[in-house]
Amino acid sequence: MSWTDERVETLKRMWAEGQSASQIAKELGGVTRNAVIGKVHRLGLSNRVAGGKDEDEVEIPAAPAAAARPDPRPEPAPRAEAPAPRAAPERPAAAAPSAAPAASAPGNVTPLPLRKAIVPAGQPLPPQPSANEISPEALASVREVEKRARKLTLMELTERTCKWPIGDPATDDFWFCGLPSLPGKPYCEAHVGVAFQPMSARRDRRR
DNA sequence: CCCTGATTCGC
DNA sequence: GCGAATCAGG
Repeated sequence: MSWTDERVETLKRMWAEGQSASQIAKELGGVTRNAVIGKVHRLGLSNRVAGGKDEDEVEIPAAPAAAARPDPRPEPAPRAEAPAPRAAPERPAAAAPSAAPAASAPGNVTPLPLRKAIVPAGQPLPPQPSANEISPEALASVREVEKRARKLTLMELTERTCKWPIGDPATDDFWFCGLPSLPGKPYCEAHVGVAFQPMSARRDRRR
């Protein structure tokens, strides 16, 4: 396989979207992630900044008369750790960043905006774990994780992304967790915690 | 072990 | 220019 304009374009787009080299390689096919990374560097795309627009070279202030350096090559600027992959301003955070009173009210599994009932009433919703059969710790953990969820669409899921559905599939307010899944499991750590529970634990917790 | 990007260097 | 091998890290 060679780097046709089309493949390069795909590479650029996915890289700008924050996709990993391996994900891009998988998408393109016929190349390894090494090839992708190599190409990225040759294209000068290495510093990936959300938004796609390349930031001007931020050079290190460097002391006025920098001492002569024996280095053959100029020191590369420190890489910025890629921060937010994609920002989706949608849906204001439920809890204010300020101190939220301990745990949110129990039973309030789906806070936020009113669900747009697109689907006729009576449609079964996917099984949502009810609060009273999940350990408080796990529940808190899930709530926390869901804020950090990558919000993947169905098509974006891979063997190693958490496939826990969040929200109501009958509305626009729906996505998959997408965080790294535990090896051999379909869910991330937090969601495994609520998905797989010993029968005894469930029985004990149920009223 | 799974993964990430960065770099080198023979081709 | 290309990308496998390797490095360095999470």
